[in-house]
Amino acid sequence: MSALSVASVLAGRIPLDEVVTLKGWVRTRRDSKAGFSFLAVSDGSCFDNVQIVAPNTLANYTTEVLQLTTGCAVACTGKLVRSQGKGQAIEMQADAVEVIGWVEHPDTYPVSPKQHTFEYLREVAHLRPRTNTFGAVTRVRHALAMAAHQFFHDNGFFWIHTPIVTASDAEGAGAMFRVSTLDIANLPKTGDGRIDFSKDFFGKPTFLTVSGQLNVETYCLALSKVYTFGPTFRAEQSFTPRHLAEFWMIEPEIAFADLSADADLAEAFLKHLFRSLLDSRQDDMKFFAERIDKDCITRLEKFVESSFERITYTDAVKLLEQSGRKFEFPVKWGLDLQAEHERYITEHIGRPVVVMNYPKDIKAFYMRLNDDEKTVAAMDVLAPGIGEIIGGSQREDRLDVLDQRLDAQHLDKNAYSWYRDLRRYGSVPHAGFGLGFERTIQYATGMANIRDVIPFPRSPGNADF
RNA sequence: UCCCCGGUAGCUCAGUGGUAGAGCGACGGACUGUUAAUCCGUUGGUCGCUGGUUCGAGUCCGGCCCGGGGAGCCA
Repeated sequence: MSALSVASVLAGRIPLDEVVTLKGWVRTRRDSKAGFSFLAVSDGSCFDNVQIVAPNTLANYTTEVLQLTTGCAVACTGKLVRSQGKGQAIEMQADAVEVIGWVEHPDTYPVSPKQHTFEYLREVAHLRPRTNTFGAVTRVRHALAMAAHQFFHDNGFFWIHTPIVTASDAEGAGAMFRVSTLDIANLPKTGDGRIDFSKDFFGKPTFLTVSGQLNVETYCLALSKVYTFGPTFRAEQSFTPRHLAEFWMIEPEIAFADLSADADLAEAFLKHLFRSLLDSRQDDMKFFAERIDKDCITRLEKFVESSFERITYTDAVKLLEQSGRKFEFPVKWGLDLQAEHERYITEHIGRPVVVMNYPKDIKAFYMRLNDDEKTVAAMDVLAPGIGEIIGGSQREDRLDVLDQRLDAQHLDKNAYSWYRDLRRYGSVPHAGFGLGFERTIQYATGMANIRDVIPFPRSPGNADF
């Protein structure tokens, strides 16, 4: 007899009175003098635990069942029956409770059945998936990832596995981690005293990628609709609830497309993610609405029903200037929007906002210069409560303009020779964006700190586990 | 990197220069088709580290470490 998941049992997919085995971890044990104990057992397959009724006629009742504590691993075999108690429809009348793994010294088990702060649980990141919250986050994270792949697959996109290690040190998205096998205590030097990277593993300086975009553009100009979905690294000294040193990013790229098509894609994509999540993880979303953020379900429902507001950067600046608000940072055409400005815009409009066409001087070299020659076809999607969730653009597809932009930002054209080649051989208008996957999970669940929506967060000073 | 707040029992916290506390957890008992059960009891401390002020420091001062929030950077 093979073990079933708690999810399949609680969903009613197994006939009552059938004898089955369920394996999982004890959440709580409650003893009744009426001659049995209740075990709440979780296997992580769904939010709810299954209730196991273990009678005192079991051979190991006093020797083992009564010794069970939170965290013990058990295999329970018995008949599925309609529950006599409130709180669950189905439970198991156990014929056998086998202890697979004890918790040694229960007083030292870090995840006791009580409220813990998320800060504390980060210190026991190897055990926090056993809590309600982290189990729910994990299932939601999976559901969103699968929904992303499903959306792209259904729309004819191909998943491109862009490299993690890159020699391009100016991808323009922030500080990078160096990848090297050189002995840092004894660095090889060139004649003029500089580090001799020709002796390094790749024969040149290499780094962890800050974006798969430049690489994925090459596949876009061959397979038309592509995306990346993988880890990304930023060596910024960022200490905020929205930043990680290692995070996952989804970056679609579409050929024969302009910024407007890019915004259309962003909107359709995000709506699909959230619609799919609401559909597939009702149990976990109900938990988030009850315990974490009471508005999360209604926020997503509203999100999938309403259209994004689209405004230009220029109009956004006007909106801020006419707001009558006192901002800490100046509002002026040509200056980047600050967090407080973005917050005002999203709160004022009350739904996701796409801000388009930013001044060229505050944006990356690869963004397409607009006809006004002052702005580039860039967009940021701002979500209420979380800020920038997507950054994207139409790419500069004209070689001469791209070269001007590279020069203006003092970038080495030789380092971008393959990127420039794309503009020489069958160049087409194309566009794409980057979606921070963890920020998407935060937006969906209301989890306040990004370190709590990734299994093992990496941030400055913290690479434990 | 800058600004603010914090670090006291396994966890969450109170403690106003004068004997180290509570709730939860764990453990023991009572009770109960129970639901983070309830009730009674027991257990539990390098007060982040370090130096100083003081008759006396968890409490005041300096330095350092760690955590949280805000800013910047961005996704």
